[in-house]
Parts: sequence; structure tokens; C-alpha cells
Amino acid sequence: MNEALTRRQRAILAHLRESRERQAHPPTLDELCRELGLRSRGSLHKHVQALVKAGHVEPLSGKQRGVRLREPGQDDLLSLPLLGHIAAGHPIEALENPQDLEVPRQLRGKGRCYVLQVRGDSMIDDGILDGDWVVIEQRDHARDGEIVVALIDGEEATLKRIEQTLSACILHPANSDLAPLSYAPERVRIQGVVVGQMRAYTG
Amino acid sequence: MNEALTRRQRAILAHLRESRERQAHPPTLDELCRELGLRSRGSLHKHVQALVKAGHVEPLSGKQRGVRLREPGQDDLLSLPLLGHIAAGHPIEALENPQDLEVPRQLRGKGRCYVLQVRGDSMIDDGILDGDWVVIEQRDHARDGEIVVALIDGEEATLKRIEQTLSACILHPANSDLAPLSYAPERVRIQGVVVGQMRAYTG
DNA sequence: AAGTCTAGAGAACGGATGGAGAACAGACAA
DNA sequence: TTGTCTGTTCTCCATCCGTTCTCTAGACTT
Repeated sequence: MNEALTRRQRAILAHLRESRERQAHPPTLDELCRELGLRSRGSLHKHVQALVKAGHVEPLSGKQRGVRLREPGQDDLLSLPLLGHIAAGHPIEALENPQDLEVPRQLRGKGRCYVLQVRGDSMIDDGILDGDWVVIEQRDHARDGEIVVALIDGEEATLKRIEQTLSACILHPANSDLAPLSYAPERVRIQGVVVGQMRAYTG
Repeated sequence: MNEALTRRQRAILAHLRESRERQAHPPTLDELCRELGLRSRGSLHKHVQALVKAGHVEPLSGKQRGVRLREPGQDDLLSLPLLGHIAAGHPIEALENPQDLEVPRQLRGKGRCYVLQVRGDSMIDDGILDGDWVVIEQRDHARDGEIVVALIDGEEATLKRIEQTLSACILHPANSDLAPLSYAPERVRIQGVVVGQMRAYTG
């Protein structure tokens, strides 16, 4: 990855990093030329290509969207996508137009997160009610006792508390009317883990 | 989600965000054209469609109601003061250092709000658990069925669902182990109403 | 000295982008 | 109804911008 950048390439990379803090838009080659005191777009392009090859910059590939760093900036992931609804026994019902929802930092996990709205009362004894939003951290594994979004046989998605043994994967609903279900481990795929929950009381 | 907006699209989005603060009604395409110095509605429409596709703007789909942002504004994730803990039977336990907590707009009321952390299980059947944060809108009155912070005899603060009659003020806990309590109306002072609730699952 | 690497200038090409304007259809008010 | 406003679709055009090319020049190695 970090193979032998030349001096000029490193200078340009540094400039890009610094200018990202200031500017809203990624700079075009022309703008970069001006900032760096160059006259030829073509020359600069050669350097940028080297940075692309080294993995520091997104390939621009013809699109006119400027020179964009590929490195993680400060993720202003204040808002997370609200992907759809989840209820026991149906696949996740995706929204056509995923909205964004503001989620406080305390309710977010470390990794990639998204939000689902809960349908039904299967987790009512754990304090997750119909209509609540749950913040899901995307992972494929979980610890016993965590509440997971589990996909069963690739078809049904459900929100349950998980218990894993060598021979079985047991999904506990939190509702005294419903019984735990036990599956062979290979039938259950974990899609994410609940890390937060929100509810609005609209008088 | 946030994929590859062009320069112009971002500029228009920025303009929309800014103009939302000023104007009451969402602007029509014509108005936007004027504000942006464009002459062609058609050209602008192309950009707006791109913003719709990216999820930043509500689809206008024929309706004549102007270009409406669909995102949270900056003040959507405001911080509210976390004043302390509340449990049935004790006055509110104030924090020495009141922290601030980010609260999404969906969970906030209209008026002045603050946050309390719940101690105990007295509202467990309503899905409010030990450790949850509740967002309180400061008011001195409530409608029947709302969950309120009530101060009894000026001493005990408690979180309960309220029912008011002419002769009594009845506070219902949401826990089958506990019985509703009935007070003379003048002994109960409402300090606020629950408008939101949040919970973090920390492994 | 010859060869190689780095850096830059400048020209030219073609796709991407932004805009103008016309025409049409549905919504809405007079 | 008529007329105006508004969103939508379409074609046409100018400019912007990434890309590729060739040419020049200095620094360094052998």
C-alpha cells in the first residue's frame, strides 16, 4: 500500500489532507494546480494517478467529482439510515427511500450501524415496544444474551435474544406468550446486534 | 446513501438548507431558479431529482408543494441537559456536574426539555427500564394517560402514568407488583411529561 | 557520457456536467 | 369553464474536467 511515494507525491497528499479540512468540495485538478502553483493539469494528473495506485485517493475514473481522499476523515455519521421495519417472521421490510435518522453518540456501536423500526410485541418484556427504533450494529456474530437481528433459512428476519450452544442456536422472544425457538446453527445467520433503542411519545 | 453528489447538487442542497431557516414555505422550482440565478426550471429539476434519489429531498412526484428537505437540520441533534436520576419515592437526585446528552428531534417535545436517567423498575411494563434515559418536556399539566414526573407533597418525585379526576389524581406504576396510588389533586405537582426515551445496550 | 527517474508545460480529445428553452399535463383558483 | 402555476420531460448546446500524449529539463546513478 504505502510503497515509495515520491517527494512531490507526498507533498500533494499532505496538501489534500489539509485542504479537506477547509473546503467543502473535493478540489478539481485545476483548482489543485492553482493551489500548488502548477500550470499543467496533465502533470498533476500523473501524481494523482500515483496516489490512486497507492490507495490514498479514490479513483476519479472520468467522473468529474474532484480529487477525493480515500482515507477515513472524521466520520460525521451523526445520522444513520433508517432501513425499514422488522417484525418476527417476515423478512425486513425495506423502505423504498431510506431516510436518515439522527442517533446520539451514546446509542451507536463501534462499527457500521443502521436503524430499524420494530413491528409487533415480540420483545415487549425487554422493553422494546411496537414502533420503537432500534439501532443495529452490523456484525455476523454475537455474544449470548445479546439481542440480534437473525435471518433464518435466508428468509425470515427476526429480533430476538440469542443463546448459542454447539448443537443449537436458540432464539428467545421476550414475550411470555411466545416460546423460544431452537434451530440448527447453520440455519441462523446473524445480521446485526441491537446497540441502542429509542422511542417517541407523541401525546 | 451519500453517494457522489456533484458540485452543483451540493451547492443547491446547501442553499436549500440555508433557505429553510428563512422561509416558511418550501420553495417552488421557479422560486429556487430565481434565488440561484437560473433561467430554466428544467435544468434545476434535473438537480433536484438527483437530490431526491440520494435521499436528501422528499420526492415531489407531481404534487405542487415545493422542494422540501427531508433531512434533519443542524439543530436536529441538540444536546439537552441530563439533570439527574429519578426513581419512585425519592426526590430527583441531581448530578453535581450536569452533563449534556444528544437527543434527536423526534424525541423532543415542543417546549423546554431535559433528560433524566431512570432508577428502578416501576415503569417496566411500559418499556421503561432501569438505566433508560427519558426526555422530559417541562410542563405543569398533562393529559390522562401521559407519563409524568410528579412531585408529591413537594418531596417525592416519581415517574408514573397519570389519571386525573375532579377529586383525585391517580398515579399508575407500570409494574404488576406495584399498586396505583391515589392522591388529592393539590398534593401532586406535575413537573414534566415524558416525550421520549432512549436506551444504550453496552454489551 | 549515457541512461534513468522525477517533475513540469502544453495541446488535444471526449465524456461529464450544467444550463436554456420548448412543450405537456395535472393542480388549483377565479 | 378558463387561466395560471407548477412539476415533468425532452432536445440542444457550451463549458468543465479527467485523460492521454509529446516535449523539455534537472538530478542522480553507473
